[in-house]
Amino acid sequence: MSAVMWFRRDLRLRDNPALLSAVAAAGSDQEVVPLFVLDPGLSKPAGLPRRAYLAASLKDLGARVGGLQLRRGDPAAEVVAVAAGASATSVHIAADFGPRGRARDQQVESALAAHGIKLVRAGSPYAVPPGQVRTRTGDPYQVFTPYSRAWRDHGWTAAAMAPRGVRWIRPLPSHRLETEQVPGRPALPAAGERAAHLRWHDFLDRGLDHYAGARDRPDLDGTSRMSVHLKWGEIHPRTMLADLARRPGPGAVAYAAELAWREFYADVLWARPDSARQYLRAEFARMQYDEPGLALKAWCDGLTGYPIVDAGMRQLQAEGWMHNRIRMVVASFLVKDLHIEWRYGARHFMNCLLDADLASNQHGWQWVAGCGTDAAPYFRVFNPTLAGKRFDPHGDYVRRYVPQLAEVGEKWIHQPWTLPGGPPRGYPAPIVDHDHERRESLRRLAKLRA
DNA sequence: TTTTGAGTTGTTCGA
DNA sequence: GTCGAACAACTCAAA
Repeated sequence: MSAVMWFRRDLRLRDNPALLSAVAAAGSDQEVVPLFVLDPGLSKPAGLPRRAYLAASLKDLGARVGGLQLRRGDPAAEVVAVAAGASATSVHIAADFGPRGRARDQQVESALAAHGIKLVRAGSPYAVPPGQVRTRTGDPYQVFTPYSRAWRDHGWTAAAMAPRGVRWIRPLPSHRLETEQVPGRPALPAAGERAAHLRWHDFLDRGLDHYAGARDRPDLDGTSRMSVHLKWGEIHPRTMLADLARRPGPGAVAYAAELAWREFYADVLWARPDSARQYLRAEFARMQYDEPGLALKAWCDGLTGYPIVDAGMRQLQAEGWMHNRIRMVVASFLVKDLHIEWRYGARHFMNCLLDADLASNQHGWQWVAGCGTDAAPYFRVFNPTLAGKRFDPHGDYVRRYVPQLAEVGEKWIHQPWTLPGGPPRGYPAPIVDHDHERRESLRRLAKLRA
């Protein structure tokens, strides 16, 4: 007997319930097909860096199973063909809770059923799968703090080991991964399960103690940089939570809260699949926004004249990653200073980020725009100059990503337009006046409430 | 059903 | 420079 393990965003062997379920179904033969299906529908020019990272991660996973069964095409057709080719009676997956993934899995499920093959969902990319944490009345939570308490109280199962003695088989010819390896512009971080664990343990040893304070400092690089590994499931959050439980302290508490945010947003998107595109608070559809034009381009290119914003946008281009604190600052700038709809920014992030996760990205943006899961004050508008001074006090982060400001001293680094003689050659003057645009944003928000 | 306390991450102004 | 108040009113979730 054999079974198919269909990998998607769970590119790991350790602590993988779907894989364990596949091995169990394979019985004494222990024959498992390690399948990954490249969906040509997702091969748009956008998201190139992310696909390059995926290729690297697949390569790593393939090396550990003696070669992946890699297919390219419509998942329904390919999964059926592979399962039939292996005479498998079941295909095993981690449940996908995204709007597209759900629909795709349902299609595959019916296609398999027509051949008498079962689709078995085991596990998910979350410690607590979406839909499990509910209020007393059974409704989804809409506020983070009560959600996180209920999430913590709900608890999760213990982390599991990788299976042993599996005989990996490939019934069909494999697609060549090399053709997918488009050189992305960003220098990619090391990909794969082993790299994820190395990174994680390095963070536990050297970063966790300072995390509560240093995570807001892009110049110190105090974050774990685990987002991309979580995105592809190279490590499971349950594994990380188990490690954190062994290292109690403010760092562990702060880090677990960040994992809770990831699960909260996945839960919100599960409950409201339309919120990936639509305003969570419907009344914001009436909000007055400006047409994106040159301002959007200046923002994308890191040419707004506000150093902290430009440094963040250039870090995004250069690395396919941006420090979380700075994501908030640049997002606030797009929505509140340039008056451009959050969806344009969210799309740009989705295209550029290696760690782009639909739920976290869209709802992070909705939060900043004020139309998301946030009952917080409507008047929250980030001041890019102040944010720069507070989170990058010496300007090291700015100088790292904006070479035109490399020679500017600490006193002017976050407001180079005040330099005697204006900003240095090659660096723009501010494209808008923050104080003016802040008041304009508040005016438009007041109109929305009226 | 009603009440009550609370809500990630902020900024400005004036004393 | 520091500190507290003001910026509104609403929604959520539990008691």
